[in-house]
Amino acid sequence: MQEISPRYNPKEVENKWFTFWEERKLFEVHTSSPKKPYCIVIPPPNVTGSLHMGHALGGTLQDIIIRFKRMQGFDALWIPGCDHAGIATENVIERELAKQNINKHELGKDKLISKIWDWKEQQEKRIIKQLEKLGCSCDWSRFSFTMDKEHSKAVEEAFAQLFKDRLIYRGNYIVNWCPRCRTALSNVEVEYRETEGKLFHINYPLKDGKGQLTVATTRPETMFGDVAVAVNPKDKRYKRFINKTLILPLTQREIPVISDERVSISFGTGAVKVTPAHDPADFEMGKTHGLANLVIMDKEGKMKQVPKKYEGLERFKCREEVVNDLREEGYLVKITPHLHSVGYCDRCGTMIEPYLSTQWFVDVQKLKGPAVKAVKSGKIKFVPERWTKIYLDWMDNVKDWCISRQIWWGHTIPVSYCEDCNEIMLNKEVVDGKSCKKCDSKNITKETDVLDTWFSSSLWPMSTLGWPQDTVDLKHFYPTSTLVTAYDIIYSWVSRMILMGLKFKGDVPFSTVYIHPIIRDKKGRKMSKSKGNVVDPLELIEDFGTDALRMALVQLNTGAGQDIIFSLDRFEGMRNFSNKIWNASRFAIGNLGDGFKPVEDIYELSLGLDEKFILRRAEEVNKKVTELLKNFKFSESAELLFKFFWHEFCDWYIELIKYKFKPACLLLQEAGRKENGPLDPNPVLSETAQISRQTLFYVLDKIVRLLHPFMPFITEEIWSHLSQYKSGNFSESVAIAQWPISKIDKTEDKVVEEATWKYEVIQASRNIRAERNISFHEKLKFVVIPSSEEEEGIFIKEKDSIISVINAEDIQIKKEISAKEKFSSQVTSSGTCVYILLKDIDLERENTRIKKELSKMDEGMIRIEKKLANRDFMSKAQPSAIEKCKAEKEEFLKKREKLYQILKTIGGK
RNA sequence: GGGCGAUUAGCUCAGCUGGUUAGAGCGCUGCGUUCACAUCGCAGAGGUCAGAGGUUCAAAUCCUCUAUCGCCCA
Repeated sequence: MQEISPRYNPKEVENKWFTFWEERKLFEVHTSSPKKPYCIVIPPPNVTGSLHMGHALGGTLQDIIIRFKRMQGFDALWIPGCDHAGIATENVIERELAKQNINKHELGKDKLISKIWDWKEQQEKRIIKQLEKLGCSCDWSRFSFTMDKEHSKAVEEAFAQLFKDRLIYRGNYIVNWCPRCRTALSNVEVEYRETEGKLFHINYPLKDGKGQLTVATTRPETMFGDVAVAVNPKDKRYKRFINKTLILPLTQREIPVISDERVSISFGTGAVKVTPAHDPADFEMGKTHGLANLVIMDKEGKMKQVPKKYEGLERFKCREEVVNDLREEGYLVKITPHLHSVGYCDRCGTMIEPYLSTQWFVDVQKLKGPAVKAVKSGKIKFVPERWTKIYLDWMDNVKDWCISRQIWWGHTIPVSYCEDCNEIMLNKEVVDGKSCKKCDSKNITKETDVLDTWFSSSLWPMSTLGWPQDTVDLKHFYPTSTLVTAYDIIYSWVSRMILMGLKFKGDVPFSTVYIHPIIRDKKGRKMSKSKGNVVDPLELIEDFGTDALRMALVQLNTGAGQDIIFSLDRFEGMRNFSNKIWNASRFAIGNLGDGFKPVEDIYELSLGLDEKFILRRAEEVNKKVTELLKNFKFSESAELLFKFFWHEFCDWYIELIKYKFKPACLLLQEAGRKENGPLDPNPVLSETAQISRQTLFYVLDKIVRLLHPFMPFITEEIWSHLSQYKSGNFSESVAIAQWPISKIDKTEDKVVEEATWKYEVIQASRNIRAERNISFHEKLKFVVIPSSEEEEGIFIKEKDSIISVINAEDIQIKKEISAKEKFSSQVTSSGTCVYILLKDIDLERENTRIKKELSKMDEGMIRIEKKLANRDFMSKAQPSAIEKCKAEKEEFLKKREKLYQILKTIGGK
């Protein structure tokens, strides 16, 4: 490492190690292993999309878990894969075709599908590459695609079973229809937006000529589908209209006035037109009142079964015409602006048409019982917990799941219809593939609709493990362990996997669902291609390195699961951290020396204070991080490791031991004895230096392993450098090294306090320099008056290392200081006084400074005394709180006393 | 309309099973390049924890209400 660049170069390192992992097949899992299973299935990315920040976050979190578990000795399997994403994918290809002025209907079904397969092949490779760049340690040999043969079998089997159990049915319902995509959409594929619309007030005359009813509607063109006008029975204005007959304007059709409590009295005029085939609420109302369903549009949103004049008009064009005609014929009362929520197709942005059509549904009502129970009983745990409620609320209000889609890319619904007896049967039930199982007719038609993408992905945790076959994998890894995904697909995906897992395996698909947030842009908006505000994780990798990207994302992914607002700062910070790790390791390895051999048990060495302290902290961090990771506290563990590495290991430990490794010539130079004798270029080989080397190695080795799940590449690189010193029992890759075990019981509690005494003296010295603007390079004399004999012992022992970091000419450890001395001083929290002896000082300034500090002390004292004087506090507070308070008071007293003493000393001059 | 969440330093956010002198990263100020690192070091400034009540010996943390913002469902 000595010859290696002082700057960390992520590109070189990352490519090298990913290839290495691949070649060794380190992440492949074989079920014959006796180890305990731990399995994650990836939320399969859309095959035509490219990975975005959300994937980067999800991938990082999954990889952290799986690497952690792998190192802990689990049979850790992460199954990768892609989703065929029906509508989304078909739209992408359609858009490609549109560029060449071709629409899919001209091209035809077979050609379109073969085009998509070609596209899929390229895209899939790209996604794998992207995941690899992220460092994902998936078992690539098990890569899955939702339209693979195996998955298609699973889909057919699931459909067949549900069909036989009458949990799937075909029916007429209002669905969200996209006239452009010409398909039904699920609720989650519809985006609702506040839209500035208009409310049209239209007169519907009574047949008997005795007046008229004014209805208010946002969609006048749907009036041709009206089958009634409804009013609220409690609405006095309209009582006399109930059960009368109206004449629908622009047609001569007669429709009744009905009363229904669901009509809002305050909305519009209080009278609403009822159009069951084009509005979900009206559909319900129509069912209650036994009204007909008049479909007045075709699948492309063009008018049909309307007066000739309007026949074939596009729906919005028709609206214009209708409004004009109503106005001309005197039916239009007024138009008012109206802000309301309107659904748009998530994929293409077209306004949704609520549309009556024949679709396939899953009867979720009958299926959901176990899925609710599994979560309520804690068999499945959501992390963070609050998502539990979101899930259960949804289950409470869930509607049947429309699973048919009128597109071409997907799993075709495996049923056939008999045109003669109307029997609906599974394809495999068609006798000899030709005749109806019921009437023997050969007049059989196959269904052409495909299944909703989520139908196949609901089977993902099972199908990736081989279901419906009872494979060894399925036995070993099902139920999987943890699912990591964003909150926006709890309904569409997570809940459905739970439904299906319980239905087909009789067991939950996973025991923990870790829900992570969404990454938003600087302004807090969702990132989307159409807004042009997406950040490409690969660009961030290019700029900062994968490890930095991962570390930054993890730190931003805080406990409460708040959405992440994107900002570059964190990424830059973590790139700097990578460099810090790199350089600290460079320093450590560079100073180990050629013949270095790590000892078996570092705790058998006669360790110095700094060693004891950093080891203590390393063991603490080890213990804490293990616990935190177990509980999915990613950001906390990352931050802890960051702080420990930088601000304890680097800022303190390395700085404190540096002097032991300085070449003798430098030491001599520094001592001003340059002219004396020959220069020795070799580092000091004292025993304490050897112990520091052992400690450097031990701590670095531990932290590299602890950091590995977060920053896999840089840790692998450093591990490879460390491995030259290792004998037998070290693994070839940190990825399969053993997770470190905390040996905290081998450390002593009191080293923390002792080290703090020392470090506070150092800080006090630095403070004095900084305050008085004395350059670090000016070698000065220090006097230290310890506040106890114990402290004195520590200072005597640690004198050399203290001198080295504060650049002292000398440190005198005394009981008191002569009033004749000129000095600037500072008191540590334990009451130790640190003095820098100076030729000249500004007494006034010293005075003011000390007085200022004293007044701060006084404030603190008042606060504490008040507490201790409070009888309620003393009697009701926990003993530990009182103890703490008393100890604090002691400390304050001690320090205050010392300050007074110093004040007296300088005042006496 | 129903629900969920947020409001803490200039910015982005931790802390919220009640007891800290309220923290981090970035930014800002001063000083500093002698051999791990200027993608750096040392020191420092900066917050009446949205507001009002309440519970408690003790509230950023628990409860109620208000305001503002965001999201989800209908």
